[in-house]
Amino acid sequence: MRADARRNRARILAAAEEVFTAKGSGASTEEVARLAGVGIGTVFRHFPTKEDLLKAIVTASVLRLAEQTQTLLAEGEPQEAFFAFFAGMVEQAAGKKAIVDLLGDAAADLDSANPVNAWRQAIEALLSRAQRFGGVRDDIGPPEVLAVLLGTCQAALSVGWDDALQERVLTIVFDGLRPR
Amino acid sequence: MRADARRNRARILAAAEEVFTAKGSGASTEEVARLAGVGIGTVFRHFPTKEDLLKAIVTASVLRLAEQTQTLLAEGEPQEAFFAFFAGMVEQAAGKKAIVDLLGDAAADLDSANPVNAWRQAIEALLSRAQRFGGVRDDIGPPEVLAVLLGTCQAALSVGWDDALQERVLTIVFDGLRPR
Amino acid sequence: MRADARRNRARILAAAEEVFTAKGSGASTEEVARLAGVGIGTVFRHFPTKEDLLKAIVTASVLRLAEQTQTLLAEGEPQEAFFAFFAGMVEQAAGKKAIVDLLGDAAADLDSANPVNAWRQAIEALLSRAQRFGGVRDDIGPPEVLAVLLGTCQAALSVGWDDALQERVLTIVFDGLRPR
Amino acid sequence: MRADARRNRARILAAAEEVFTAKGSGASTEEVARLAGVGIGTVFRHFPTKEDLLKAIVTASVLRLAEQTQTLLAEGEPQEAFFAFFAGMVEQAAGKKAIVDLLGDAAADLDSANPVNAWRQAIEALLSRAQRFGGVRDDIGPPEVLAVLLGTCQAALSVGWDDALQERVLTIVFDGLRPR
DNA sequence: GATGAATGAGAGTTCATTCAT
DNA sequence: CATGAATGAACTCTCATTCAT
Repeated sequence: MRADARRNRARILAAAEEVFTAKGSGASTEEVARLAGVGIGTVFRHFPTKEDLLKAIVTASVLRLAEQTQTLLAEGEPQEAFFAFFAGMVEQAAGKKAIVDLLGDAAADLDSANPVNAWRQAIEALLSRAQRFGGVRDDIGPPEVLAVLLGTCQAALSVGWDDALQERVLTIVFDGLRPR
Repeated sequence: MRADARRNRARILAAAEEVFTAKGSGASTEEVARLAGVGIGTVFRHFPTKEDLLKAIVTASVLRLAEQTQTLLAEGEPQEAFFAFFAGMVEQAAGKKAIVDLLGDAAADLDSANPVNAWRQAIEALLSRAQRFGGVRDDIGPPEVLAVLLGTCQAALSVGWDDALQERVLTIVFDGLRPR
Repeated sequence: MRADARRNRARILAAAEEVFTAKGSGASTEEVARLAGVGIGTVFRHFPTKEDLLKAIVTASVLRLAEQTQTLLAEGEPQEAFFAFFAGMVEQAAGKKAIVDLLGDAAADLDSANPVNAWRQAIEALLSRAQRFGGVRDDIGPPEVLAVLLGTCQAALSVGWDDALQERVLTIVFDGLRPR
Repeated sequence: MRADARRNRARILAAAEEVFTAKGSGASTEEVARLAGVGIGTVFRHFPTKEDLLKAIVTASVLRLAEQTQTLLAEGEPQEAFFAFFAGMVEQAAGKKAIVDLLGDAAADLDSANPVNAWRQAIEALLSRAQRFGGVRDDIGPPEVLAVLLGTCQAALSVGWDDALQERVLTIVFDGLRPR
């Protein structure tokens, strides 16, 4: 791939994230092209379908998340790393309707080539370690955590959502996740 | 209103609920008309705008919910009525993406003519009664409950969702909502 | 025809004149029905086609005009009667786009059953009498007068039209119509 | 702009002028597309709104007119240049209902970016020059001229209009515009 | 005769996708 | 490889007209 092509790809991804994040996945591909400063044809050359483009920005998001998780895993305090990750994700979700929606769809796809797997595995690692150290109750597994996590991310998209509400909601959810 | 008009209105609402539930609120009004067995013009006579139609099915849903709540309020066991309502709502949410989405939007609209208000008030009643009887922690109010409730409804739309998962997720959420 | 039917016919005509006059002939028949206080079906029973309804209000207008002309013909001052009629028609034209437009169409229709004929004949009478008495130049006939009259009515629909402008425009036109 | 785009733009304008001229401004955009030999989307790419398309053909007309006026202004015989322009405009109006209608609307719009201004200014120049040389009566200004001009153009749309009638009508109008 | 609900063709407009330049 | 003009199906919405009530 030529240098300019790679540069264009990155600009398209950034533009798509901004546009779809702001206006939902119903925004037009042409607007993405305009923001990226490329022709519409260039967008379709890199992502043959609008859906491909949407998937790509989810993938990018997920990879960033998985990376953050690595840092948390490497650090101490295993009981709290899990909660820190959870809170961080909810924090980032606010205002990104399109991405949260798509992430939900992607999480369901068990295809082994799915980049979401990296993210899922990171969560599993955080979870099992936190459980081993008594930070999280023992009677739940990854599916419950994923469901509660994504549900809370969706909640973060509500209109009245702010830092104070976020804190209280997380208190509820975290109390539910801790051992009794 | 003539008998046939009322019949058609009901058929259109039923069709709209089915179509939008299955395909999301992006589905076409024409498909609703086809499923209802009426002309497209008839749909627009009853609901002058697509948005009106969407609002109407949310309203219908919400009124059904508010009605169910009345029953729960009238019964004994105030501490558990709240949780029964919560569980019931999550139960019904599964598979109704469009409605849950719209409900989230509607919940934010504080317009006093909003039919969602009936539902919100019912929740507040259930909540405060449950708190008075020690069934729910005291340090939270309606906004947190609404957020957690809608978030859990969203979670119920996940692909892997089934009765077992629902039970475990509700266990987590309910433990978080109960006094420590 | 039953009494209520006749009453309805009159109310529909009045409503149609008001609606089409205000919003142009593109206004919907349903609005006419609403203003007339009858069902849409009743409108179509009396006037099987929208076009029929439009024709009917032009006919009514034209008959009123022809009647006014009779009065002018009966009175003295033959040289000025013509100009009085001309000015009166322009006066009435202001703000009645739909009717002036339709009148133009109707005037072209030479069908002998056309009610516009009564109006045309009245104009011819006024014109020839005024010419005989030296009030109007001799080298013109009804077609020129009709054209200038309708043109001036159209001009009266312009946005800036007011009484002062009307007077000055009529001065120009009347000077052109008088013998040199 | 690419060569094919410019070619298409021109073909669309030509088609629009023909279609709207023949059938009035109520004709469908689709018909314009068909006549131009392009897809409906192409029409909307060039003119995002039907109104834009209508404005464009009026603008084109008006620019043509303003250009012609320059020639007349440059030539001698100031008293007759005004009448030549007037006659020329009426001549061209015949059969172009949509354009005359829209021109009337546009003339009312005093927005300084309005291309009609070029035309209005040209008329004012012709008029004041003709008045200075005694070709046109002194007691009238641009508004009266505009009204009479547009009114006569409307008259030129009548069904019976032909060269002979046009000549006689212009004789009337011009006599009215000349000093007594 | 009156009503107004139902109809469906057709309007303007948008947008993912293709392909000539 | 990049461009952006062209495409046309699909969408929401309107309205003259019909017909069951």
